[in-house]
Amino acid sequence: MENNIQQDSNTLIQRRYEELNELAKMGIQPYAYSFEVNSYSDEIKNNFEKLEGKDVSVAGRIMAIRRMGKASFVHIMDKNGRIQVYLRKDDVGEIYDAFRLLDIGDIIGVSGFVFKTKTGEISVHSKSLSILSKSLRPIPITKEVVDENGNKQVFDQFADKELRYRQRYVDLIVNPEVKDVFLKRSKIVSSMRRFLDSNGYVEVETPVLQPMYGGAAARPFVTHHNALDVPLYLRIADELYLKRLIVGGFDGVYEISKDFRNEGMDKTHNPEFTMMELYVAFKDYEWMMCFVEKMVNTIAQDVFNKTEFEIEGKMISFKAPWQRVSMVDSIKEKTGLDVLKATSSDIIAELKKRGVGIKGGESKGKLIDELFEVTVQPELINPTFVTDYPVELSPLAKKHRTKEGLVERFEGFVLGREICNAFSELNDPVDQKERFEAQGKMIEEGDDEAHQIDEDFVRALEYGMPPTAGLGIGIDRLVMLLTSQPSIRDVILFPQMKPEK
RNA sequence: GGGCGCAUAGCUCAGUGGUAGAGCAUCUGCCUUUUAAGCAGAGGGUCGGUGGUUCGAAACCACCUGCGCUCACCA
Repeated sequence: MENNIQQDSNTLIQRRYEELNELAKMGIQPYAYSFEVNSYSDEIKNNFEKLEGKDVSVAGRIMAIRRMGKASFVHIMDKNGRIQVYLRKDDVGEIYDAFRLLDIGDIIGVSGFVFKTKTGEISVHSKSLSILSKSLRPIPITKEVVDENGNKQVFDQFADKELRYRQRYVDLIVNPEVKDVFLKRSKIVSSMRRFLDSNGYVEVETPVLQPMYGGAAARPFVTHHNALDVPLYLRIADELYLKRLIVGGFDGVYEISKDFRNEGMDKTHNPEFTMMELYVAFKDYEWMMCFVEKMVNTIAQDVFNKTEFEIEGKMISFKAPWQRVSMVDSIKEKTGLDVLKATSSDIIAELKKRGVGIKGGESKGKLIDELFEVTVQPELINPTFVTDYPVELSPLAKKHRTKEGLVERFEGFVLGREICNAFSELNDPVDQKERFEAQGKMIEEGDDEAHQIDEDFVRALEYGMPPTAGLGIGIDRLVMLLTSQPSIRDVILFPQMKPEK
């Protein structure tokens, strides 16, 4: 520490260390142990009539100082916003000399009475001042002006995205709307949990470290267990363990947890992300569609008090029922092509027409999915369930009860983005074994995202799993949608970054 | 991984070959209802790094590093 101080040539920081010493000389401990807070900025501003002249005790970080000799105005920020504090030497006494050594960023506690200044700002007239924490690093200064229409204008906003993500603590201090997004995220998750709990489903925890990964098509992170001397994989999905629990007699389980996929990062992908997976016995995917509608509406109402959102300039209504269309029909509508009757080369021709390059070797199902993504998906603006996917794409979903070559699966789309994935779960152990074997072949052929063969999971199904509906919702993406954030990094507090230097 | 772009003071940014700049922040002085407080003054820079072109480079060129956007893959 001593070294750091000496080596740090930054004069702003050095200056603050000097102030720290001066405070010590004055006998002031600049890192207090506690402070009794009884009011918050927003309460004081919202209840001025009641509180005028009454004593309050507030604490927060100094965001602006206006010194005028023997009196000063300070804006402090607490958990709910900013409030102005008026400090006068006559009122606070000797500590006013210590106040001279305070900076923007320091955390103080103030007791005093509520009043309104000449210019009409509700403020706290301080009678005592406590220094709670001295800040040694200058925060990026932003200045705010609120015009007559209540519009906030921010000057010199802290905008460097890299710094904002790396030093999220600074981002949260100076960009209040960032904090709001994460408060919303927290509320969305707890609302979802409440909804699932109230429907009688049991929240469980399954292994993050798995000897065999599965439940999705993705490349895993690999680690090693020293005592067992075996490789372990960080889970890419919870699915297979949760279904084992359905076998075990739970008839509704869910897990909200991190999954890890060792793949590229972009606006919609972070290597670790949060997933909610739900499995309900004796239900099928039709039932699950209604359940998703209900759950999303409940959360929206709970957290935002509305079910219609303006997102990216478009009005989106989550009110049930959502539009439903089969994948095959939706493609036919857009392209005129019946992909079930068409051959692989017909589909490739259709893709080429749209300038989509094909590597070669894709299964027909994969080609159908490609065509869907190019032609249909971007236009699914209002909430839509797309149903019945090619069997090759879904080795864990149950074959469609009437449609050959398809499985009972749906994905929910909003604004062209996938927000959930669900199916009637495959509970036929013989079929499951065959699907795994087909995936095994794909691994041998070099597909590093194909599903591993999980013998124990087949064994579990052999004991008998009731008909089951399963659902996965990417929490990060749901939050992005509901809070209008364009990047997954804006809904993850500490997104993955390259190591610093 | 490919393409495009960015990197100058703590923050936000000007500066296209000739003395390193502005606003805010910081420091000194004045100021007991200010509010992007004000007035007077001051300090603060390895112009991301390395090499090259040039009499001379923050600027032009090459490479490197980091970041952003975008395409491909994925949720």
